[in-house]
Amino acid sequence: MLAFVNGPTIGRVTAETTHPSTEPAAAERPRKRQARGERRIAQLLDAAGHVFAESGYAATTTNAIAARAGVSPGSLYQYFPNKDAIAAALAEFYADSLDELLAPFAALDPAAVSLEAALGASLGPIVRFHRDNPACLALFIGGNAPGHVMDLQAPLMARTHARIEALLALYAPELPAARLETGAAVTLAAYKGVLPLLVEAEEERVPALTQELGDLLLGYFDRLLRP
Amino acid sequence: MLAFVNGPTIGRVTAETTHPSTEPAAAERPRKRQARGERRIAQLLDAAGHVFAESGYAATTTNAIAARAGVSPGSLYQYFPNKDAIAAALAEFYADSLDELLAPFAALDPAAVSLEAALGASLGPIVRFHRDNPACLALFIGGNAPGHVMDLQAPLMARTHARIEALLALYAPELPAARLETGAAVTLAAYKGVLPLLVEAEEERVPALTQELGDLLLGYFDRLLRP
DNA sequence: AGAGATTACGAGTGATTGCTCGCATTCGTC
DNA sequence: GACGAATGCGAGCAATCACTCGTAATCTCT
Repeated sequence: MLAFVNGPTIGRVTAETTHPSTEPAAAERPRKRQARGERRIAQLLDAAGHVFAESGYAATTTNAIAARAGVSPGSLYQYFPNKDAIAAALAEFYADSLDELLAPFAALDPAAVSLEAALGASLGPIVRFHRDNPACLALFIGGNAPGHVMDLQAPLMARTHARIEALLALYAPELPAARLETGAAVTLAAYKGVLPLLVEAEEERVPALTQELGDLLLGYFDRLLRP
Repeated sequence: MLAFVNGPTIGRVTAETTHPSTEPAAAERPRKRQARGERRIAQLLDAAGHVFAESGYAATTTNAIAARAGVSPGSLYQYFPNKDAIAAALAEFYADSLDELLAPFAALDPAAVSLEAALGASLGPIVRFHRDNPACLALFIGGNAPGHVMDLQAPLMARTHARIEALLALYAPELPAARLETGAAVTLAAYKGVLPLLVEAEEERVPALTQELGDLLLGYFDRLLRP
C-alpha cells in the first residue's frame, strides 16, 4: 500500500520559489509546509486512493477520505482546495508513473528486440503498478472523472496512443497511416479493457493473465502486420 | 433513436393479473395503465438513455431526465419508484437484447462455420445495438451502477463468459479447462474494452473498426488454440 | 520563553437533489 | 354528460455533501 509516498513530489503543491516581487493578482502566499503537513498530504492521498478505488470518484465523499485518513474535514481542506484537487493530485502521480513505465517502448530496435520480448519485459511492472494503485483505473478508465483529472488523462491517452502508433510503425514500416492509427486505437482500447481483469484477479493468477494480455496484443499485431 | 420502444414490454411494471384475493402484505394495487402512460414510460426511458449516456448514472439527476422527457418530476415518479428503477428498466431491456444478439454463438458447428465467419456475421449487429443505445455501455461498463442494475449486469456477464467459454471449447476441444476459463475472461474483457471505441467513432469508421475488433479476437484465438 | 506561523478540529452552512404531496386535468366507460 | 381512475404538475421537504470558520493546539525560530 501507499505505493506513491516514496514517489516523486506527489501532491507537493509547493509554489516554486518565484521572485520575491508581489505577484499581480492570483498569487497565493507561498505557505511554508512543515514535515507534519507533508505527512498529512501523504495520508490523505493514500486514503483517497483507497476510497476512490472502492467507490469511484462521484460516490466518494470528502468526509469519507478525511475519516479514512484519521483527519477532520477541515484539515483536509487545508491541503486541498476542493475534491477535484485531490483526484487531480493522484492523477498527476499516476500519469507521471505510467509515462515512466511506458517509456521503454519509445526507442526499440526492431532488429535486436522482438515485440514479444519487449512486451514480456514491460507488461509485468505495468500490471504491478495498477494492482498497487487501483484508483488509477478508477479515475482514468472509470469515465466520469472531474474536469482537472480529464486534463491529465486525455493527454496521457494521447501520448500512449502515439507511442503505440510509433511502435507499430517501427515494426511494420510499410503499413498505411490510417491502419496504423486504427491499430493503435484498438490496441489501447483492448489494453484498457483487460487491465481491470488483472487488477481484480487473485495474486496467483496474475502471471498467467499477464501472459494472456501479451498474447492478446501480439495476436492482434500478427493480424495487423501480415495481411 | 428510441431503439427499444418497439421492444418487448420494456418498463412494463404491470403486475400480472393475480387472483382477486387480497395479497398478504407487499402487493400493490394492479394499476390499469392507459395508452398515454405507456407512451410516457417510453419517453422517460428514451430521455433517461440519453442523459445516462451523456453524464453517467451518478451525475444524472431525475429532474434532468424528467425535463428531457418534457415531463414534470412528479410525473416521472408516477411510473418509477426511484432513480434506480429507471436504470434497472433500461438495463433489463439491454440485457435481454444482448442475450438475443449473443445467442447465435450458442450452437455453432465447427465443421460448417469458421470462427471468422461467425464473428463477421454477429459483430455488426452487436456494434449497431451499442451505437443505438450508448447508455448500455454507460450503465454496464461504467462500473458504478446502482444495486439493481448490477443484479442484471453480473448475470449477463456470467452468461456471456459461459458462452465464450463454450465457443472456445467447441473449436478447441483439447484445451485444458483452466486455460479455457482464462481465455474467455480475457476475450470478454478485450471485447468490453473496444466497444466504447466503436460507440464513439464516426459512422464511416464503424465497418473498419468492427473488422479490427474481429481481428483482435481472432488473433487472440489463434494464439490461444495453437501453442 | 515568546512570537508568529502552521496545523488541527468539527459543528455549521449553503447548495444540490432524490423524492413527495395536494390539487388540477384528461381519459375511459356508462 | 357524468363519474371514477389515471395522468400531470411543480413547489417544496428532507437528506446529503462539499466546503467554511472561529478557535485551539503545536511547531519553528530566535
